[in-house]
Amino acid sequence: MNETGTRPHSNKTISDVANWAGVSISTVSRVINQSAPVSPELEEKVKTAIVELEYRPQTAARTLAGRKTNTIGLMIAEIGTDFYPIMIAGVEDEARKNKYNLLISVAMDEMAPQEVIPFTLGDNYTDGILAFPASISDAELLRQHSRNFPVVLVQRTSPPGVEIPSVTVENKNSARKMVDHLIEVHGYKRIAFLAGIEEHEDAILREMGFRESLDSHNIQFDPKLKAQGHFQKRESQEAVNLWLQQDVEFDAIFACDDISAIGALSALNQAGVRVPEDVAVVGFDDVEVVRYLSPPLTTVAIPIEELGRIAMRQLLSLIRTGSAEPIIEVETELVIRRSCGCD
Amino acid sequence: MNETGTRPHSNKTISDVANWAGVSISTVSRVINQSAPVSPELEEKVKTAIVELEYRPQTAARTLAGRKTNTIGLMIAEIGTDFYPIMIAGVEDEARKNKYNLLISVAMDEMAPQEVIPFTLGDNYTDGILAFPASISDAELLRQHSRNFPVVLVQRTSPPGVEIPSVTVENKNSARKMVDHLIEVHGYKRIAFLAGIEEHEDAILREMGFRESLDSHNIQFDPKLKAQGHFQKRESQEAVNLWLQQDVEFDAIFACDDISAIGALSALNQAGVRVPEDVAVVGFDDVEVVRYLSPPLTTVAIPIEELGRIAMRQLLSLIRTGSAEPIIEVETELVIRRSCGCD
DNA sequence: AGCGCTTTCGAAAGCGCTTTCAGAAAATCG
DNA sequence: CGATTTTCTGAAAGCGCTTTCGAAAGCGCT
Repeated sequence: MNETGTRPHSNKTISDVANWAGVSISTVSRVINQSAPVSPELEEKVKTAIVELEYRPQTAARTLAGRKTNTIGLMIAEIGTDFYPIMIAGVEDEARKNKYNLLISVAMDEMAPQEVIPFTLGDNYTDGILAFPASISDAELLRQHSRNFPVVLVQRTSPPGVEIPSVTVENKNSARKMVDHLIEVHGYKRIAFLAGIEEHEDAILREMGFRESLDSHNIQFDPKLKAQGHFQKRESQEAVNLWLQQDVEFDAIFACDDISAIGALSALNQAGVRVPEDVAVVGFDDVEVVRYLSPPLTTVAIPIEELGRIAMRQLLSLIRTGSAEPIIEVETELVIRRSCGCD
Repeated sequence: MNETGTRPHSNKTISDVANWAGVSISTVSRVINQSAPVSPELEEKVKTAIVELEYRPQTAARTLAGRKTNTIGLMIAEIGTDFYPIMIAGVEDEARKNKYNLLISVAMDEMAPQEVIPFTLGDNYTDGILAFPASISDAELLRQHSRNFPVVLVQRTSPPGVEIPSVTVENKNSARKMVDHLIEVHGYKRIAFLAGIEEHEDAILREMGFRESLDSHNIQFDPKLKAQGHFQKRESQEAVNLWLQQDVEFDAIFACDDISAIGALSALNQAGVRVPEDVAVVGFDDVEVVRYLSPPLTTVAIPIEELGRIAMRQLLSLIRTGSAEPIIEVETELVIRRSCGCD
């Protein structure tokens, strides 16, 4: 209907190559894919034919005939500016090494438009998908899983009832260690908590770690000291401003992630509250920028790029062998910088 | 050879749907693509057949038969953490609205491995590509262009001799206005310049603007006050540290982009140099994080997401109509915050 | 020279779809 | 009311590739 289209008229095909080299298309296919032995002379002829004609195989045809797309899909709710780009770099690198393409689909699960044919990466576009939080509904997940379609979950665990391989971060103990540090080393007692997104597994577990640490030090959790930052700079900034306006007392802020910590820092700075002298701030993730803040942020380092790598490797394993580790939990590391009061 | 593969055994095909609905596959194809009128009754039958069987068309087959991939490619050298993710968000959004998929290829032009069949997005993977700086060689660019394959350049202009549509930023005058502000409003005379990447067009033009401003105010350009930041935080930080060590005198730093500015800020902070009291710092791009720094960064705002949108629209136009604006230059805006000394 | 075996190659059958093409049915007209 | 046009539908021909399958050729052996 629309789509006039600019079609290059003379695309070379496999038969052009075959003709040029004086062989059959089967032979050409074989040298391209190395799927069967070909005599050295013919192989040479075919290869020169390919470069001579600037031949490039047609992906669609290969896929159709060969039943594999050689691309993997990334289902993500939002790319954002710090965490995911790095993770994607890891995924990308690993994919390229294995000659896979990356198809990125940014879509939130709730907004799937109800059309007769839902648009889903899983089907027929890719050989497997990496699913990030909030990007794909449980129903769709289950459907793919029941079709035996390779899916690896990242930063979320499998829905109950099924066992979809997942790659997550060790959140709870890491958060706990961070808060332990705040309490034990610095003696903070009124630690505010900047929460993430309600349903986000990372957020939930980090809060659990936070509370466990409080508990084990006999510090009562004070609901006034909790606010939602939603992993956003602006919202975190506003939340901290509100605390400040209301004269809520706190000597430290544990932000659910670095992004929230940046917002908190900004609010504090603008209000003239010194960090860490008046209030300490710590984050989670060790996103690249936080070491350049003033003061440099104390945080929990996640091997972000490695996380992407691991996820990709899991998916590859799932695609090739049909199985992968049910759960991989990557370790973190406490990174002490100046914002907690150390130095 | 490898690739055992987990193939879902029973994928529904168009003939399954046709059988179920008691029509021919042509009819099914027609209701899916709305490529020809179909009677309401049959259309209804086909639609229920589709949902009943959970049918999803096979992309490869459609592409092969229909000669269009419905995906566009993004050729990018490196995603990074601030600028490109936002731009990609714009591209992505526009792509989705037009029912295009996004295939992202992160690759630098120099590292193309010399294989018989070079791996290029342009061929057969996509209907068109968006080429970012340093991602694709001029030779390949020319080749695609000569094939009449839709390509839109972003942040770079067409190689001499051909006319490939491009979308760029108004760099020179913007830089000039920024430096004018530094000189005219604040009276700075010794302004250091943190350069970007040698060959990067944005970097070159921004430096030109910087120098023009200096010239027009009769300030001599001092080579000592120029260093390469390479658009990197760490390198910029080190460059500034070096200036500090060498007691180079300067009252302001104009960083080629915000990332460099962040590095500069960090170096200054660590050295106890106050910004903006002792030294002013300004950047370029207005990446999201800089308004949260302390002090908030004065910079030149680029409508980054919009840039991606525009590029995508250009490409769409090129694909659909065969032509697009030869050059689009997006306007910028001076964003005065505190790091320049204003308030 | 003749026998089985392995190795190399081409013919041909699809992969699942879009799109002519022509026929059947329905609508329009004089 | 028959002739003509218009609307709808199905058969069939590919799209460019991979992959069986069987033939031909080469090998070592008796």
